[in-house]
Formats: sequence, C-alpha cells, structure tokens
Amino acid sequence: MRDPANNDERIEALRQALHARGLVLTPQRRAIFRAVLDIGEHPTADRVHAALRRRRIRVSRATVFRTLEALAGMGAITKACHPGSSVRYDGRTDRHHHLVCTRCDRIVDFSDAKLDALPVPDTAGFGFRVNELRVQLRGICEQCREQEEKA
Amino acid sequence: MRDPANNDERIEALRQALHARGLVLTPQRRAIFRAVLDIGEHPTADRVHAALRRRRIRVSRATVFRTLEALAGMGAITKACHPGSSVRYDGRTDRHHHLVCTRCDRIVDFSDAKLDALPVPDTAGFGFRVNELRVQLRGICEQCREQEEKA
DNA sequence: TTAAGTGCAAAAGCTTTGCGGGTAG
DNA sequence: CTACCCGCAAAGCTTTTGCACTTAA
Repeated sequence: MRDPANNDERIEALRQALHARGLVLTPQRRAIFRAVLDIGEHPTADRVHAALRRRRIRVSRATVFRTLEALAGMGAITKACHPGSSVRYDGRTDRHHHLVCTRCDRIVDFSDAKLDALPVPDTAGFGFRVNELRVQLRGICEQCREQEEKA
Repeated sequence: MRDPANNDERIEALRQALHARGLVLTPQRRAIFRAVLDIGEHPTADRVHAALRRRRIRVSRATVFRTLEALAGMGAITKACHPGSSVRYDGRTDRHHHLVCTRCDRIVDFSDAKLDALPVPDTAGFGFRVNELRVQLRGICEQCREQEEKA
C-alpha cells in the first residue's frame, strides 16, 4: 500500500463512492483514508488519529472514529479480525491473509496463491451469505519471541 | 461444547494445569470456565459476567476479566479473532473455523475436513512461529440480512 | 507466615452521541 | 434554506489497577 499512484486511484474511487451516496470527499476524509493506506499495519482509530497529529493535520478524534466506520461501511477499507480489544482497520480490500500474533495482536499481511484459490466450503444451513474467505495463521511474532527468551 | 462429561474432563484438566503453576481451581474460576463452555457463542467478558449473575453466581467483574485472561494465557480457552471492539473468548481449543458476520460481529463455528487438512503455508521471513491455521468466512448472517431487507 | 485470590472502587482506555456552528449546493 | 460535516465535550462502554481482606498451604 505504498504505491502512491495506486493511492491516487483509490482516493478518486473513494470520491466517486462518496458522491454516489450524496457525500463529499472532505479534506478530513481524504487525510484519514490516506493515513490508513500509508500506515499499512492495520491501525486502530487512535493510531490513525495520532499519525495525523504527527503530520500536523488537525482532525478530531470523533471525526476519525466516524469516518473510519463510514469508510468500512461503504467498503473503501475493511475491518481486520484480531484477538484484541479495539477495532483494527485494513486499507486492503483485495483478497489476502493474515499472520496474527496471539501475544501482542500484531497483524501482518501475507499472500499465497494456493490459499487464494481455495473454494468457499459449503456452509448452507448456517444462513450466512459468505463474501470472502480469509486464512489466519496464529502464532507468536519475532519480537514477542525475543522478549520471551529474556524471561 | 454441551457435552457435560467432556466438560468435567476439561475442568479436571484445568485443575491440573492450574496446579502445575502453583494455582488453585477456585469456585470462581470453575464457574467462569464452565460459563464459557456453556455459552458457546464466543462471549465477551461482560457476557460471561452477566450469564453468571443470571445464575445467581456472584463473581466480580474484575475477577471475570482477570480469570478469562489467565485461562487464555495458559491455553485452557482461546481468544477468537473478530472485527469488533471487545475481546471474545472461545471455549474450543481444537482446530476449527469461523463464520464471521461483518455487520454484527457474530461468530459461528464450522468444521470442514478439507480445511483441517490444509498445510500451513511457508511464511519464513516473517519471523512468526505459526501455531495454527484457521479459516474465516466473512459475510452477513441471516438476522442481519433480514433486518437489511426491512430497510 | 506467605503467597494467592477476590471484591470493590477508581482509573484508564476506547467509542459513541448530542449539539452548535460552519459550509456548500 | 437545507443537508452535510466537523469539533468539542459529555456520556457510555470495556478493561486494568491498587488496595484491603480473606484463605489455604
């Protein structure tokens, strides 16, 4: 997600998606969206807010929460599944998979052609309309392992 | 998780796991553990606390939070990955998979032999020690779809 | 005696909501 | 004018922490 040309495309797509709903791409929305794409690491709302402040972009916390929720609602970004206690947003909307550290809740993207080719299993009877299949590899990340060794 | 004989086995296993760490299976810990197993639906700490109160079992909120965290830490239960904003616990520790509703954060277990047989992809270079592979099917649950149709 | 365990209440962290003022069509 | 939009502050959740008291080895 550090391809600036692609980011421009996605911002343009966002503008259109907003417009289709009678909404506007404000400077705040643009900045919040860009921040999620730039940070990459499945940030929390608070992390996005902090990143914006560091860049001297003034946006209120409430607007960050509202906007991230709205962007996720219209599919411009997604919510990442995680074992922790605050919502994590994901700039990627394409099919991909996650390594999840069960110690520190870190989430790292990875891709795997075989996994991408997996057919969605039959889950009729559960009443779900399934939109996508994602694989999670749960484990312990390098940093947590190092910390563990000290103790 | 509604097999009472199995629950008894698991409580006995928990007693031993605690004992191995110099800890004790107190009435509170037993009740909290049983509640997670009985509820089944990947409850939050607060949901466990409410369930216990409904059964007239008095346990403080702090103890519920502390205990669930400890049980997860020693592997007696797990944390479920979810897109929401509060920790979800899972009584199951065996390999299984989840349907996740991206609208209401409902989590439903499902099993699939083919998925269980999936080899863990090569993720050398990420520094993770991977312990398990889980598949998530993200979508919209029946209740949310019905609600959607009304609107 | 000592360490573990719990409840309570306060603190801390995360998220939503209500409202007032601003702004663009 | 009328929505939309944002910031602010308050309210509402969720989770952790400090402390006092109890209990069991």
